[in-house]
Amino acid sequence: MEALPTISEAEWEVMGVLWANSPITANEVVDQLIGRKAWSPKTVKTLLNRLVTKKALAFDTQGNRYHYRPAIQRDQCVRGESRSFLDRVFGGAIGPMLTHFVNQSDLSSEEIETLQKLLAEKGHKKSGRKGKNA
Amino acid sequence: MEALPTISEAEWEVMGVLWANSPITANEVVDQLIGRKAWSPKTVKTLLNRLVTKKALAFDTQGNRYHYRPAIQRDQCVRGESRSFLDRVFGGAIGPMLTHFVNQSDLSSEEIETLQKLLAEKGHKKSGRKGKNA
DNA sequence: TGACATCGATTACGGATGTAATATATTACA
DNA sequence: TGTAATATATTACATCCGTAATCGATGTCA
Repeated sequence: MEALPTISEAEWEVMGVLWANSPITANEVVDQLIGRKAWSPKTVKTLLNRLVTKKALAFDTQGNRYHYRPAIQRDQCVRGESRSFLDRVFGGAIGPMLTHFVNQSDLSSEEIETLQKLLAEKGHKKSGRKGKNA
Repeated sequence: MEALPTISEAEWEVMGVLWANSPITANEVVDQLIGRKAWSPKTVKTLLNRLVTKKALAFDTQGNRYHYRPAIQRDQCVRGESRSFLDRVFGGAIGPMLTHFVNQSDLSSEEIETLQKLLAEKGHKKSGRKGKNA
């Protein structure tokens, strides 16, 4: 598997737009970001360019307009970032990390239920085992 | 509340040592990092210096040696990083984030139980409500 | 007390990032 | 077809980051 490119904070914002809706033009990306970020359109173009260079985005040419689309999957990036965050902040220990978030967060009853079900499934599958890694 | 300084990846490694054990000298920090990071002692000193400048660390002088100690709490930094990660990668939605980790991870039975208990408590406290934020 | 070892402070330097402005190519309108 | 509008490409620039090396002060050993 080829290494994922590093996506910076600002770039995540742009990727988010593309993952949600693509292919779209640079201007459409700019529009999507209005209200969320106070960026000059130039800034957005720069970010698009960098993401293309990083091979995080690709594009098709239509006249002199580009139609951008993701070249890497959101899920892969999420996994990469999550791993990095987990290692950096929790030394890779996922249990404490989850505990932290559950404690800190104000989860809705629905979310709590969803998680409980998920955990119940997990629990059954490996009842008695002691697995340990992401 | 004063804004927390930004702690970079390499700096987290150093802070980790200090949070675990302080006050200690620069060389002791270097020693703690042997095996974990292939850094020159010079690099560690640089990081210590930057962290002092950022007011993430403080020190007491003993002769010409410094005894470093954290000037900010681990828990605060964890919260800050967590919030930043959550916003960047999951758009601030904690439910999906937890779901992701529970799905991706190989939790031990013990961890699953711990989390289930935690969720059960949460669930009772707010049964029927619909809270929504960190 | 003089030379050396060591400590922290300062400086270095290339790449990433945030945040654009300018330059160049192309299109569209008059 | 010429000129303005617009799209992308290139350049800019300060700051941060990783990773050290060098500098100046101080402590140590002979």
